[in-house]
Amino acid sequence: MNNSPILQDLNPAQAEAVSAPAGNQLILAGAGSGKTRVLVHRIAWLIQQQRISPYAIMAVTFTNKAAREMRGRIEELLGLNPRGMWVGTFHGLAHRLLKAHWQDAKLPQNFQILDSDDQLRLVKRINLALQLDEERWPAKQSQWFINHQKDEGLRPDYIQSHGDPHQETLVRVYRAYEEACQRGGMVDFGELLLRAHELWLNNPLLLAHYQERFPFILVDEFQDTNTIQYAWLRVLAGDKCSISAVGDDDQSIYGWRGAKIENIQRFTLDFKDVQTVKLEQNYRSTANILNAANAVIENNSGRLGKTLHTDGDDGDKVSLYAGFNEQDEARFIVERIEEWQRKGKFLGDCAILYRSNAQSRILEEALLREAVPYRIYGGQRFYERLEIRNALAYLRLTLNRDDDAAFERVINTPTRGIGGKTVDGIRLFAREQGCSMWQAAQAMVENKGLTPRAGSAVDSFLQLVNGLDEQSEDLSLERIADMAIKATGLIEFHEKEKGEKGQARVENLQELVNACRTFVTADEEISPLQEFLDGAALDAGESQADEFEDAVQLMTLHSAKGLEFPVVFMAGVEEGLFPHRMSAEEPGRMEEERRLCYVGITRAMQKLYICYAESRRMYGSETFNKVSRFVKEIPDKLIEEVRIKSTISRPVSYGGGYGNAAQSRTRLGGGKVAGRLSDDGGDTGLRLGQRVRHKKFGEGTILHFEGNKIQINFEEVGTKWLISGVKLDPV
DNA sequence: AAGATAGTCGTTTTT
DNA sequence: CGACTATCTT
Repeated sequence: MNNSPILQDLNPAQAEAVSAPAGNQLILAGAGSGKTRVLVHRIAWLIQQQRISPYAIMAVTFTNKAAREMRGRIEELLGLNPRGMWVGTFHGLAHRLLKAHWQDAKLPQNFQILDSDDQLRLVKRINLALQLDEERWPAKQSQWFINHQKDEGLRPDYIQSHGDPHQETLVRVYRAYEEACQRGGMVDFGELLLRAHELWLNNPLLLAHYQERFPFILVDEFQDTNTIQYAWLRVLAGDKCSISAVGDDDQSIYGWRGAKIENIQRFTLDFKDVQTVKLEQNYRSTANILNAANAVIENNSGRLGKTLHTDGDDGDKVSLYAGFNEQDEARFIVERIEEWQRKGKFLGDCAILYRSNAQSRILEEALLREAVPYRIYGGQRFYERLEIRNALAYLRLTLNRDDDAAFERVINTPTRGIGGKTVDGIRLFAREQGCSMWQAAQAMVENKGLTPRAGSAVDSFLQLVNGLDEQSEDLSLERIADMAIKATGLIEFHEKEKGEKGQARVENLQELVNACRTFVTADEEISPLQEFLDGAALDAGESQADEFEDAVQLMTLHSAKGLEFPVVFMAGVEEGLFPHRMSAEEPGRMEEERRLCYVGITRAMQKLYICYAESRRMYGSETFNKVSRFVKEIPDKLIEEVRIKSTISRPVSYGGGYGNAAQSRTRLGGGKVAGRLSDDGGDTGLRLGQRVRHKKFGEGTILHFEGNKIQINFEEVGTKWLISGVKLDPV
């Protein structure tokens, strides 16, 4: 075989996949089997060994993060930037195509991307226009319906209602929604894919051009493709392209949002001469962990059949801990983490994984109590924040006045005396005239179709946006953003907000200006602002502050896919929670839960703890759950049950039961006596400004009380938020 | 137009 | 239970 450096350090299966001749290939890559490595090496192989131009290669991923990582690793391996190669998400690439061929796609050149929040608002407006009662026709449901249809590649005309009136109404909403989008030049996420697909179908010459250009396409996480993504690829590939589909049917966990695990099998039928390679050697986990994972996933039917193996040691057994309740579970986890830390290891080696976000609070509190730094993944992203979305809406309006979503968002933000009535009037007029709200507002101001007061308020809004646009003319992106947050009064608006919130919002707005300053444009053809806004919609900005602090990682099992950690805690592994009760009925759903469990187990490199709570407070009432069926699927010999040592297992301090003096006192202390809460923490005996000592952070001064948290400015470690229950000694 | 209050609902999430 | 929303009140 070839002794190229690109094949060095690859096992036979990996090398086979990397050096395969041109043609379609399916790479079934088990967890921890070096999937990304194979993908990146395959690209390097094509470029260096086969002398394929980077221009001829397209690599598709699902997340921006994955796309960035791939690009980075190719660059690292090749020692140069593979210019001309297309690497991106399905949505990002579709967007790129639509931008380049906007006329063929029947879109305005400056079309805007509608995110799910805008989409929901728009659906609500459609409901109003169609006089559909929110009660019977929840916008959320219609939104889900529309997105689902688009994922399946269906336009309203192609949906079979079979006379079902409910379905017919939803189709009506879908149709009206589409018209509104087209009128406003707005494209939602599903539409990007659908349009890009139609772009191929309607423009054979264009398709031929791209088919010629991209004889090599690589797709990551193939098991996550949905119907429209698959169709898009299928058409683009034609019958001459070499597709490398990389995926793992056992890690398909997004069926609930339209991913079709069957696409993997379908691939071998639809594409000719598919060579299948299985990567079954795992380089990540100990044998015990891997065997546990294998034992669980074996219970699924219809697998493509892969069994991971490792050359590594058995390692520790999987520890199973039965917590008395969720507090006890959290306490156990934090103790183990502190143990790890005492051995001089990194906190960042530890991950706590859970099924649902609601579980994070208890864990967070336990970590806070012990002052263990942590970082939660997921949650609200930067560009989803209210204040940021408002600022972006102004910027969007400067580029496209017909963007109704943006118009509605900021016409009265900050408040400028335009009430609901006025907005209703504008909306109605726009609907009657079949024009955008901006145009309607303009006409109404001119024709004096508004009360004098409302008229002048609306006019000043119109002038504000026009002014922003004019002044943006030859300013840098940073200056435009800076001007926008100031001239619109958004900064002022949030400064006046009381509490921490306003402060944080002002900071976020400044951060937005900062983001504009560091934004690097890539496309000469379109304005930097347009490019920035598109980027904001397509990549919600995952990077977070405090990224460099050594901290325990908390996230859902879903967001853990693709990651690995030396120590993993799976929390709440109970029937009803994991597998979730919502997935209990359908067998398909249950198998997906099992795959999720498989994903969780295989995140662990050295040590896996599985935890559950015998009793757990859910929705206010106490529930008693059994240990998850998945735990029972793991052979006993791989598990070691952790015995409760001399711990506080009495439920006294955890509510429930009776005679809970501490709790009733809190309620009395914090309830009626108005004013007290603002300058002290209830019955804790702590006051604002008081000097206290914390066992890890040392001495500090109390700055704030908010809810169940205390903010303290520590001499040595700076300002921190702690949970009220934390031990603090007055100094 | 802010603030209070009643009512609802309760997986997973990227783009 | 508690976060979030929709609606009502001043």
